[in-house]
Amino acid sequence: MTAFKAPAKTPDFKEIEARILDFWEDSRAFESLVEKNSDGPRFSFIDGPITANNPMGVHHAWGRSYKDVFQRYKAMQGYSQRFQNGFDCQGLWVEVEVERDLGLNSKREIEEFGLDRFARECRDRVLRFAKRITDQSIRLGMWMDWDNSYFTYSDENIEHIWLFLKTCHERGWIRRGGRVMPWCMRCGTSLSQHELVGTDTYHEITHTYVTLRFPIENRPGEYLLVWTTTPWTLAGNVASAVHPELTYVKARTPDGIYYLSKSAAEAVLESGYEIIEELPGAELVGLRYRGPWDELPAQAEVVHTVVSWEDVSEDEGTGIVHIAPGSGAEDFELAGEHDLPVVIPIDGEARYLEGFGPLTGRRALDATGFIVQNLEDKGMLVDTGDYTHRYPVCWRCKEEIVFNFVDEWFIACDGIRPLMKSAAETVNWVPQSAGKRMQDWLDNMGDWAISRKRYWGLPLPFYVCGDDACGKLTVIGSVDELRELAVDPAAVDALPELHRPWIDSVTLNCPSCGNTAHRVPDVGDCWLDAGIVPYSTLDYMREDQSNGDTGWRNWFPAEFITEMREQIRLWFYSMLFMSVALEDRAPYKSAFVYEKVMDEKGEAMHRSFGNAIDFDDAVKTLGADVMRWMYLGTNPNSNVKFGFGPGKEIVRKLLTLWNVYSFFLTYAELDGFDPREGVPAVAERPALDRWILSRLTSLVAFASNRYDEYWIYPLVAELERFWDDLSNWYVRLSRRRFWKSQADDDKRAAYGTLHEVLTTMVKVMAPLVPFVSEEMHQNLTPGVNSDAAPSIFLEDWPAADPSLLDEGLESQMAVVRSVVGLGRAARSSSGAKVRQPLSELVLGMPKQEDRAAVQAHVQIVLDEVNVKSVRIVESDDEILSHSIKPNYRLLGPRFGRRVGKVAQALDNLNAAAVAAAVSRGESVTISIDGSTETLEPQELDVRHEGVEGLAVEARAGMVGGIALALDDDLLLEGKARDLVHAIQNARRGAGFEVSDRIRLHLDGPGVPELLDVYADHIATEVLAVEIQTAAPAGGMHVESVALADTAITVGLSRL
RNA sequence: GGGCCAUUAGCUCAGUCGGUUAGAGCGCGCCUCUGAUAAGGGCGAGGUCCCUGGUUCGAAUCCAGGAUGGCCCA
Repeated sequence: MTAFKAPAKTPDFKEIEARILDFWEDSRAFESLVEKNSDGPRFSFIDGPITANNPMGVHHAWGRSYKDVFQRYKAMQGYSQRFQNGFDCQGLWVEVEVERDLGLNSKREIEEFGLDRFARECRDRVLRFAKRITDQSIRLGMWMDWDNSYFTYSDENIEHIWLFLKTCHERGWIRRGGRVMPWCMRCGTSLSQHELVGTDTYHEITHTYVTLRFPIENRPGEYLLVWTTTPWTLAGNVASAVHPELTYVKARTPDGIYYLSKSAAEAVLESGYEIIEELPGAELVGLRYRGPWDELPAQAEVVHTVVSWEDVSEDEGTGIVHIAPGSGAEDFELAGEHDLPVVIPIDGEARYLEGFGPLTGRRALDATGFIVQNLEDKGMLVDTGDYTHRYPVCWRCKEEIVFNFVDEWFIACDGIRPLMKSAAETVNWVPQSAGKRMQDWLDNMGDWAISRKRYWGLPLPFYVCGDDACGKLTVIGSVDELRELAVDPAAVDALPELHRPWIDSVTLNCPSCGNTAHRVPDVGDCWLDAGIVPYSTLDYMREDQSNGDTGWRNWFPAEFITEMREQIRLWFYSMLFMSVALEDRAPYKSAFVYEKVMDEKGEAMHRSFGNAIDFDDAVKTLGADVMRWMYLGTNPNSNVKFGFGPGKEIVRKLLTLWNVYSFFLTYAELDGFDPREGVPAVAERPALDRWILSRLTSLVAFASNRYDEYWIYPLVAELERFWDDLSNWYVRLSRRRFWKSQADDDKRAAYGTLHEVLTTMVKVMAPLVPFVSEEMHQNLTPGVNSDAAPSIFLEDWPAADPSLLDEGLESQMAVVRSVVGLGRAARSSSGAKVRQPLSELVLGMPKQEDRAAVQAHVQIVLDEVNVKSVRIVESDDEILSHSIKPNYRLLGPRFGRRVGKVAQALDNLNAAAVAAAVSRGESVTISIDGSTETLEPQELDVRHEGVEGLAVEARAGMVGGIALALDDDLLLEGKARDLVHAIQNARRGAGFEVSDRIRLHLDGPGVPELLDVYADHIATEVLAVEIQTAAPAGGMHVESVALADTAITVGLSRL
């Protein structure tokens, strides 16, 4: 029974992954790991909940790969972990998809459908996609305690948020306020700041613009010229704004005297006008004018004035901006500053309210035609037409956004801001710029708008006593409290869940006046749902936190969290906010952020562009390990460029490793190598073995540091370098040790070394690419044929053994590799084939340690460069010849026609000495026509050439020359090697196995001379038991071989 | 207007502490090996390290200012 078995020549990563998934499941590997570490020190990770509303995308897979990497790494180090996955379950995300599925198209239709049924549909959708995402995550290789995932719709989550809101209320931070917000009239809700960012929030939209003239009071025939692309907002006009420092003009036209900005005059007035006066905007401030809809009851009290506003731009329109505080966020703010009235024209479905005369009941965006006609009838319209611009749309339903005055609930921020800022400073932000971004966000954050006028979400526990009673706000902090204050406590116990519509039926006895208080109908911002999880998932409320060793205290704060960078102002922010409110401390110690997933050209993935890649397609085509390698090798400061092209490159890199692995197993099986039978001590092994073990030790130390610092992309590059060292240096130089026939210590050292390197290296990379690592671990662990070895993740993390570290050896080997490269470059430039042995490599090496390195490993140089000897010289003179020429560009002007004599004088100097002087930056003295001239180094042109008969190259401070002269012996050896090569090809052509012994016939000129010297060598190399100088015998495989200038017939047969 | 990030070869990107001649992969050209390899290897061409100043014996790297691009806030 052999310890090892040769693997497939070329790996099928997808097949391996499927098999490993089965192995993990059958062997209960994850459960064993949890059990093994249960008494270990704790590593607390909190999973940012993934929205369970759609299948997982390739962008989620990036972050989920990181989450898995660090959890697996810490697990291999023996840390006990919770492995809890989370699902984000509530909010408009879900509602909109459910509406689409059900064919509902407005809030009214949802209410007709029934809020209870709607809530059930939402929950069903969440459960459906939670299952789907779970399956996909498992396929990605994520190890989580999947049966224990948290869901943000849970009653525990809701209650903890209630507690938070009550805490805020106790501090006086909860307020009800009006503000003008972006509003989707289809969804019937405002959009938060968070929802106005993103790639899909602006579309090209064509609006009707109008240019209007507002008659100025007490100045007959004079008008303000105003331009807008939202005619529906004119009914709420209360003011017009000018920039105080901008230049305006008073222009006479056939229709009257118009005021507008100077830069707009030409475009707006076209021709036929005359500028009477230029004036700064400040001079217009305070003017009163007649508004466009003064006849409406809603406008009755309004006095229209011109106000000053720094943000007026002259890029668009007339430089005079129409201000409607009820329909524009900036307008609303301006109204506050100037004490302007706020006229609110439309309701939640964007229909004009009572008091707007003929407009009342019309939908704002459908009324444009009517409005334009009306304005024209009033003599106010100057111009109208189409205007196409980028305009915000609802990211969910793509409906055009309007700005509308909304009554919302807020948490005031000013009190908590400094506390949050100092809590954020305690966090280890990776990269550090994430922390600066958080500080900037906190500096600028406005009050948190927490209410949403929707259905499937956290019910805000805000109970307001009726208007006819005391009007007091009561904020409930728990179900117990709700029961205590409820008009019907039994109804609280009967609630199937803490959601609308059921919760809406519970009413309170107002604690201050005893009248009935009703819950406000609003639900909460979904970032409340996600922000509370450091508390809700750890039963914070259920435990008595005042005494010691609670579950919450054990796991809080999180050691580590990671999400995309945009989560700084979303989840990281909401968690920080809620935790600072409850406990005045940051809920996480280290926070790691990364950028976005783009297509392989670096462009955003978009269904409509056709460049989006589904996770399922990606994993089916690339396999999970390849995807993970792509993600993890990307610098988190830049976008990952995800695609099948980059995937192929990664497969090739993994193939380099696979080839080494496959090489080891193939020969270990052939030779019956078993590491359990003992291998020579490291100190007894050849330098090459000690070198790769030192490299391995450095790798282990490097990897641990990278994982510990949550900064792993350099490790991916380092592993790739290591694979290259292993394959193209260690294994290539060691091949003969593996396939030689005698099983001596040297051979056992080679096997032992390669086995140790592979098994340890595989552990280092296991957190990154768990599947292929597990596969290799299984097959590199003897005994696998009888019983499955335990999972690699049940192994201990490798320790870097300092006794194996030999930095001197590593740097020596680096020198040797440079020298070999130098020799190859010299060969390449002279066209000398590698198979043709050459007599000598001459090296000019000024550094003592370089010379020592070559001397210590001279055999490697001889073999790799294929030369008979290496000679090291102190001076370059033997390799390079120098010639000194004048730098004509400088010396021409200086010496004029005498420059020829300068050249002569330089020729007569000792070129090597001058070259040395120039390289030291010294000047050179020559004598011309009896006068002494001093030449500066830059005035000389020192040229180096290889001396005759040497092919010369220089690099890394060294010079190397290869003797090109060939004598008969070298030629004969070259021929012999060519012949071996040709016979090997013939063996393969004949279809022989690698181990087949052969009988060989050679026929042609020069064959006897060749065999005189090289018969044994050839026989050994091609496994020939017999060689004859003869024509091929019957039944032999025959090939004709061109050797130098002759042709040889080769015949071979298998024994 | 404020904040964060980026800018290095044709393309995609490395480049720790400031240190000799700035690297890799892909692509391109030439060559080569094949007893691990649907492979591998070597060599070559290809660079104003965005610009301008400054600090320093020495700057892709640190500082200041600017340009361009991306993102966040207003």
